[in-house]
Amino acid sequence: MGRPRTPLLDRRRIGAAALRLADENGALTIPALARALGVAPSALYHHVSGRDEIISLMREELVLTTGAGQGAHVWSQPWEQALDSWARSYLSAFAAHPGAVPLLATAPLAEPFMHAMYERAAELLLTAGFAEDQVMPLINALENFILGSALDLVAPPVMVSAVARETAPHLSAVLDHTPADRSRATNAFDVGLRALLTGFRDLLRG
Amino acid sequence: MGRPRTPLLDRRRIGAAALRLADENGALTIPALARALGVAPSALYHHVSGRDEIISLMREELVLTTGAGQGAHVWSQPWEQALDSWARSYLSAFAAHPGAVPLLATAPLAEPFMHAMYERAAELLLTAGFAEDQVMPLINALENFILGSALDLVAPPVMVSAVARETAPHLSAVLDHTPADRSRATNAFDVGLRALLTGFRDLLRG
DNA sequence: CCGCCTAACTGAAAGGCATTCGGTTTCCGG
DNA sequence: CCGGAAACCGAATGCCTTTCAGTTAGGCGG
Repeated sequence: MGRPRTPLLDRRRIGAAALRLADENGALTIPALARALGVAPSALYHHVSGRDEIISLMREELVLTTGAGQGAHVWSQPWEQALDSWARSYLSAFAAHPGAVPLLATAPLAEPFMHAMYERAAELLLTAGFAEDQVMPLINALENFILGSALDLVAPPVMVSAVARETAPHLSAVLDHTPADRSRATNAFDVGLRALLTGFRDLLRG
Repeated sequence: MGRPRTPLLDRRRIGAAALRLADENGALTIPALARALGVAPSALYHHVSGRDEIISLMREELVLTTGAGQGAHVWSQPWEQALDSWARSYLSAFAAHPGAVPLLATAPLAEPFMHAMYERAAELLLTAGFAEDQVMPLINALENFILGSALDLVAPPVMVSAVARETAPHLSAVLDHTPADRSRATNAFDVGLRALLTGFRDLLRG
């Protein structure tokens, strides 16, 4: 015991392990994280200020590893396809770590590494012809839709009780045409994304 | 001590107190809730199975008190205005309890009292002419957008560091036109909602 | 009117978690 | 070569959730 000859921890390793752990267990606890890293819980506090900062590192790791919206091919397309690709890769990044989404959703957005994405999106929409005071609301709206869809995607499947069948005929008819598995959420995402982009285009024209 | 002459607790009172508490404190703990109800923590477990069920009761209370989408005036309008009113009242319900939103967002949607809302929305969209397999995705997409917007609305304001100004010119230009207060989030909601509804209308025609 | 079973609450206690602090060993700059 | 800082450990604190045995009150069958 004492200081190890070569450091066991750094912020990157902590974030990666935390993301893996939350993804598998659906929860993040300091003792479990320390165990996964082969370290005592208190050792973590030499690298991060607390649990919240670990969650921030998880978000960073998520963006770094999935590289959501970082390929040049995403942003070099026409703006509608670019936004479509970006939104889908953003959702995929969340979908790849289901157990971590609830943690990441409520934590404040970590800023610095998001700026690159925002910058490209802003440039894209400005050159597409949107006014300067329209761009940020558009980006925010799309992001909010993506985050809500991510939460929907990782939520446990909702059971629809048979009781509703009698008192809610229209709902029943509609539910007969909606799958109960994960494709329900992705389908809703597809429909909503298409609608949003259609609405954006309409905003540009008129 | 012993059994009180008249019961101090019931599920309704627990949910209401929990919602008020989470709203004020931004957090929900059993001891604090018990204190607010003038009761020992262990007493709560005679009425609910645990913390998760209390959160479920909070959601129920939220729907009951705000009556989101329950007035007939909401659903008797043309479908676009009806969806617009519904979405806005839904968001307002969340916005009225900022501290509770993070808790409610990640908990699984409690079903039974949502059915009434879904039934009316389903009927609305069916009579508007949407196909049966389109309706549920539309409702889900709108709901996801609302939930994401609610989280955005109650999130602490994001500080934009001055560093970005140099490396991200487009983002800077765009940020100069976006307010830093709560109106940013509501503005994004307005824009996104309008876009979604436009897209829905487009779907109906094509 | 009287037991008795159940319902409603208390108090204490177990087990877990986030965080802090003092102690120990190792690295590194001067 | 030495002193301070860095990296980790172990113990301890304080809080939280949940459980369980005890205590009293309501209500029901007889």
